[in-house]
Amino acid sequence: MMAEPRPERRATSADVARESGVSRATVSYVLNDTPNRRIPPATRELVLETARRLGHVPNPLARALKTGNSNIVVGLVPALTLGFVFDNALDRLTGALAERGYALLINRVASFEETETVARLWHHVSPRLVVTIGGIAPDDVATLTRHAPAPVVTDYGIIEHGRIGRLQAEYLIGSGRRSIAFAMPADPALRIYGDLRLAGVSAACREAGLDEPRVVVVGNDLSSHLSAVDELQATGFDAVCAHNDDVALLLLKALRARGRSAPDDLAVIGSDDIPLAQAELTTVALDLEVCAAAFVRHVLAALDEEIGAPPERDMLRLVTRRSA
Amino acid sequence: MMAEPRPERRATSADVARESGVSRATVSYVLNDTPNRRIPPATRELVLETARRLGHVPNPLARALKTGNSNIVVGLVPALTLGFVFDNALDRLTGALAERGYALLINRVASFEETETVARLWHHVSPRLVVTIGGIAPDDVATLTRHAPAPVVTDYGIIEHGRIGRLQAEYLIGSGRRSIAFAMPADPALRIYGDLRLAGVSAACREAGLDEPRVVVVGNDLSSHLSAVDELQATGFDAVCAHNDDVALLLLKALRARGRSAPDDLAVIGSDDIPLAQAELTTVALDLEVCAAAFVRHVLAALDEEIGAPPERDMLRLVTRRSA
DNA sequence: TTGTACGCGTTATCAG
DNA sequence: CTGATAACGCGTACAA
Repeated sequence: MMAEPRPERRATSADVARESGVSRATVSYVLNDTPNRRIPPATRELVLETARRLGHVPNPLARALKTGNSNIVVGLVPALTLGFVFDNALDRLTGALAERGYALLINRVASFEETETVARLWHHVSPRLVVTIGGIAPDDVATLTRHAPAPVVTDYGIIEHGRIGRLQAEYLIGSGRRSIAFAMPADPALRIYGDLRLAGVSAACREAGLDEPRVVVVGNDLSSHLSAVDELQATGFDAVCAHNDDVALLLLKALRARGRSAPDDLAVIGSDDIPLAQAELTTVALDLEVCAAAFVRHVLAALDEEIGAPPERDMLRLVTRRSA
Repeated sequence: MMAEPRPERRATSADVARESGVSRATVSYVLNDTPNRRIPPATRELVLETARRLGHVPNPLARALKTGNSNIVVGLVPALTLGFVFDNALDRLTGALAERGYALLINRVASFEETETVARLWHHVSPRLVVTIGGIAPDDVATLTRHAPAPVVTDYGIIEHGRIGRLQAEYLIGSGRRSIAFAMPADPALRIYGDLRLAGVSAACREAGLDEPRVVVVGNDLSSHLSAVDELQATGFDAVCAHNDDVALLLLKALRARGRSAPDDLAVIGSDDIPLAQAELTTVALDLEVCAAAFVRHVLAALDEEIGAPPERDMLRLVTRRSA
């Protein structure tokens, strides 16, 4: 509960050297298995043993200062909750990086508006690479790239958002719907993905000779979804592509609250296939592993690390249930 | 999309010194507003200007190496998604720390079982403080504390989980329910909180002269909730305290799938008051800001930073809707 | 195997 | 009072 005092200075490589009666250089060679350096097994063991005994962990600061390389990857994600697709991707990335000797450290950034907020970070950490994920606008990534002390990669373009919208709309059109709307979340962090998904919906509508989809914006509460449902019913829409399952489920709730139901009064289709969707929601399922793998490959490539073959499965899959 | 090459070496304080024709010491004094050091406004401005012009950001590694203090706070959270109560707390903490000159960097840890996983982290970063949040077991925090290169604080005890369970049970009992169950998530990261909430439910039952609550364990899918509902119906329970709203909502879905409904066939009460709960779920609302503030105060105290007065509002509030 | 210069910012000590 | 010199923190890697 309380912060426990830890007065004990951590053991330095000099401590290990002194304790084992060798030079600091030797310690470094042993601990790093330096190539082209032959250390007699005896000293080698001795050094390793004392290091273990003293609990020596090489000071990351000194190492990074000298080598100019911190092996830290900073992940920049927007504040607020991301949802389990991204969370899973971050977890896979954490693991993949750990296996290769990097550490993924995530900073939740409240606002990219003021460059100040992010810039302050570089006073505290010198990453080897910066990764952004979770709906950061291309503009922000661009300014970030200019000021970051390391290369920047983004998740933009990894998930086929346009195809998600397209799959949603094509399914609705295929089942006879003719006036299609899109429910867009107000959350700015979702906006960038929302625009892409909407573009897919639009394209599908255009190709089917339908009107442009009407866009209704919803917040994170039931009431805004009630308004959305009212608006769609009043204007005679018969189907709505929700940006994601959270929105879709709230639309279903709103519909029910109005004494109506899906799909008869309004067909509702979501995206992501979250656990709560299983009961009734027609949705575009995102294959967690495929999404994560694509993201991880992207990041590893930026680090010039070995990457295996891409997964073969399709990232997206339509799941039909009762709501549409 | 691609990692952009950034060959330009970042400007060091030596560059600033040379460029402005002063010594490195002077640069340092100016940039740090070192007390007991009077710098004439002229040189002061000159140094600041060249620093700005060169885009100089002091190397965090060198500074930390010298001062022995990195101003980095590492947050350890379990892999998988935390939910918006914790996410909000992390966001508030990020902001509060940034204001005070620290950076919160979060590492998602897959497993505390192998100490290896976490220990590797200290090869990459030297935090000033380590914060754990999100259901890490006291045992794991203890071993962590022994091996971390900095003090460790945990969120354990900040949220009154016991009182949540108590509020749930007391409400159900107060509305006439006599056989009360508890739905516990299988997710190990929630287990620790689940046990505390269950303890609160138990206590309330005991005090009301009722049997110990039966515990049903549920996963992250509908089917396990169907089993849970079946089990509760078969054994004649008339009310269930769900560990959180996600569980509660899935129980409601399961109930409906079985052609039953709440509260008549089974009273269901949740906890947290997530947006999706608004339509029908009786729940214990957690005041986001109060939770976050308590957590932030706890962390700031460990850093010996100024902390304001605690919030006055109660962290918990019962919200009655249709499900119980 | 060892001595030692180096990376870079900080700060105690010293000179003007 | 203003400024410079140099040692230091700690691990690395080259010359010896």
